[in-house]
Amino acid sequence: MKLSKKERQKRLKQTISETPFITDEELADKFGVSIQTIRLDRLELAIPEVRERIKNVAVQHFDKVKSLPIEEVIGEIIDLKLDESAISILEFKREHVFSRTKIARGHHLFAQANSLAVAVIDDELALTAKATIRFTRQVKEGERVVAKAKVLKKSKMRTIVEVKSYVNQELVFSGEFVMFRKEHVHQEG
Amino acid sequence: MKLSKKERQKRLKQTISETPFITDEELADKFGVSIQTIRLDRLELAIPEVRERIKNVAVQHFDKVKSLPIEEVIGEIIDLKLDESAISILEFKREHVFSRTKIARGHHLFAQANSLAVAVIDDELALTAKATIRFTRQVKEGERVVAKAKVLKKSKMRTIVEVKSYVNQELVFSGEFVMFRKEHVHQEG
DNA sequence: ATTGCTATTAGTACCTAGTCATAAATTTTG
DNA sequence: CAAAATTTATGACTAGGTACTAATAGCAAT
Repeated sequence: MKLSKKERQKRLKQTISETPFITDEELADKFGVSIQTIRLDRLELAIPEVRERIKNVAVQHFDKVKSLPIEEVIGEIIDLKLDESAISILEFKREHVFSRTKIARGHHLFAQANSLAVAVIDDELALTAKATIRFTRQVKEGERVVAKAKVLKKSKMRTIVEVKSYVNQELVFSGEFVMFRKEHVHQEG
Repeated sequence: MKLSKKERQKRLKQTISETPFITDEELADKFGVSIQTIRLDRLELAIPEVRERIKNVAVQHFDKVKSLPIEEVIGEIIDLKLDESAISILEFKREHVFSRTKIARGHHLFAQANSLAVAVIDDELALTAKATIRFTRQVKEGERVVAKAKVLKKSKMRTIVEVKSYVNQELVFSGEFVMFRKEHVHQEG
């Protein structure tokens, strides 16, 4: 059975996005049309040739390797009042959940909260010394977690930050972080 | 000044490993030799052509994307007695530390401990409900952290796991994790 | 100075996976 | 049926090579 042009192009796009290293010849074979048809399709769909596609994947990879340590804060900070409060958002994707259950792995919620607690502190260096945390509801793949940090107490030695994380107003995580600032950091981690 | 063959080949290797997308023509230009010389050099050094090199980078990337959720446990488990105890090792590298200070970011220590607490539980599914943690000493880039988990209390509903992490006998992290098992997981995260 | 050797350069045919343009054949549709 | 859309064919050209042969350059030792 032969596909219509529209259907073929739809599947072509799909196929190429899944297996970008496929050549025109292999595609022509797969769809039972001539190589020229595939090339016309690519032209219409503005899909570059296989060597371009391979290069794009490689360049992406290269850029990513170089910019690895950019994620200094986990999640996107959308509000920040130093030594007062901060808010960040993190969307939970495949890499954040258990593959079997699609439930978020606790340490990612912790990581978002902890790095927000670090960010809210108005000092060159802040490190977590102690934390008490509670996971109050499961977070599932695809959900957006909003973490809100509030500085509760601030002294020369330590700062206590409370972080509460929500998925649409529902509390999913809460924690109290005891943070040390730069000069005390040498004795305590 | 002209380089010796050995020196040129040494630099060629270096150049290609740094910028794998460079063509023979550009290399010939760079080293002031003919394109054939470059090709002989590549032949002798068993360096594939530029398109192969690009593809290798791209394939690496692709494999990595596909195998991302393999790190179900953070760190390498070297001992595991279900519902009793477990030990894992994690070497702290560049991606685990603050770029400025080279001090480990707390959430990685937490992640190692938390995922070990999950692993030690002999059940289809275990989730963290609550945790109290303490960072007792800084961990620096290059150090190997040994996390030891011990099940303290076990009931139908919940299991309490204690995790202590060390860098050469020195305690760097300790935590008490309250874990829920599969059937109670539906109410609590 | 000539021989011997390595290193380098040049040139040719061929390859893959394309581009671009033109033309012809086929299929679909009004 | 004829016009329009779609598909296929053909030829010339490209980048970035491989593989092979042949010529030349540089230098040391006899």
